[in-house]
Amino acid sequence: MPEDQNTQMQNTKYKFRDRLLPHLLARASHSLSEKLMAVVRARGLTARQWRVLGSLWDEDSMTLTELSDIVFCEQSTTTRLVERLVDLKLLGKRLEQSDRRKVHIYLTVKGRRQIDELVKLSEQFEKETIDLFGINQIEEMKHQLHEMIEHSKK
Amino acid sequence: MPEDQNTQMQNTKYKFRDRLLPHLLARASHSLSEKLMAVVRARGLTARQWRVLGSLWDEDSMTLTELSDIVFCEQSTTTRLVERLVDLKLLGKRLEQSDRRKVHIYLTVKGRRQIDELVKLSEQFEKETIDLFGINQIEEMKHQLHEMIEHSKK
DNA sequence: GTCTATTACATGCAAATTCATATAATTTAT
DNA sequence: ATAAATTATATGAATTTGCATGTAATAGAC
Repeated sequence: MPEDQNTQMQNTKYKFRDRLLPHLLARASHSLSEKLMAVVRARGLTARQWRVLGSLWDEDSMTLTELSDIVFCEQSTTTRLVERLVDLKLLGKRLEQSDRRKVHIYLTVKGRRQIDELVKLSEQFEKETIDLFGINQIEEMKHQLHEMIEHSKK
Repeated sequence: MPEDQNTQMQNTKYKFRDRLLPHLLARASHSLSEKLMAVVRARGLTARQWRVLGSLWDEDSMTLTELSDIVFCEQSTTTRLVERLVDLKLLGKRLEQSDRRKVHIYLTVKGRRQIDELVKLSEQFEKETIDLFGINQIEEMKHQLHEMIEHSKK
């Protein structure tokens, strides 16, 4: 490693890739969801499809744009992703009457049934994480994460 | 929302999608990196390309498999992703002599120059996050994240 | 009310990603 | 020493994604 780069090293404990929060958060997310994702894929769903379906679990409905924001992908991607899940009868579409530009997406009964097991499994894995790190630490972390998300919106 | 779903609600403060750590971590990661990613894309790089290049910043070299693990994508994806960056002269390849199956990837001088600004920007955004939340809280969080990653490997 | 700007979603197309599988180098078992 | 198993990477084909742009509905300016 070239000499002049040491000036950029603020902490020699970790490599660059492990020192920055964004990458670290993504890695932790990936690690924690690995087991669940194996099941998700075994059920024939992609990670994004699961994210969309799961996000609608306790919502009456969401518009495409709202969904895009939550699963952080392009709106055009969400359009096609939802289209596919509607074909599979896992999701339904409904136009908003007062503003017919907006398309509301909701989980169908079939969709609900399809992800019921995954939702339970998620809660179970979550509980394992909580048991391991302690409810206080986890709640504290979640609080901070929400703050980070909120703050970045500005 | 059907009645029986309330039994799954452990915390009514947040929706399902905001209550589970994996999704929350991914969202926070996305939020925190949004600004940097705008610059990354303006420089003609994708998020994954940047992750690969950045991960090699303070490594002499890494094999394809090691890289895949760090940027969490399929090995076949890494193969083609690296191939493209080698074409652009940002990365170089070298066969390991003692085990000629292994391909070692490293940042070229050009690659280093190309991401120098992004590395500095990353550190700067990181500093902003630290200033906002406090060094102790951030260090604490990073420590926990590393523990989560480590634990999930088993 | 009409014209313009904005918002919400859709679509064409090129590039990226994955899954399954192939190939090549090395290790292990016998 | 050889055959079988394992490991590291590459490749073909289908799907998914993102970017740029198009279209339709609504809001805003005048």
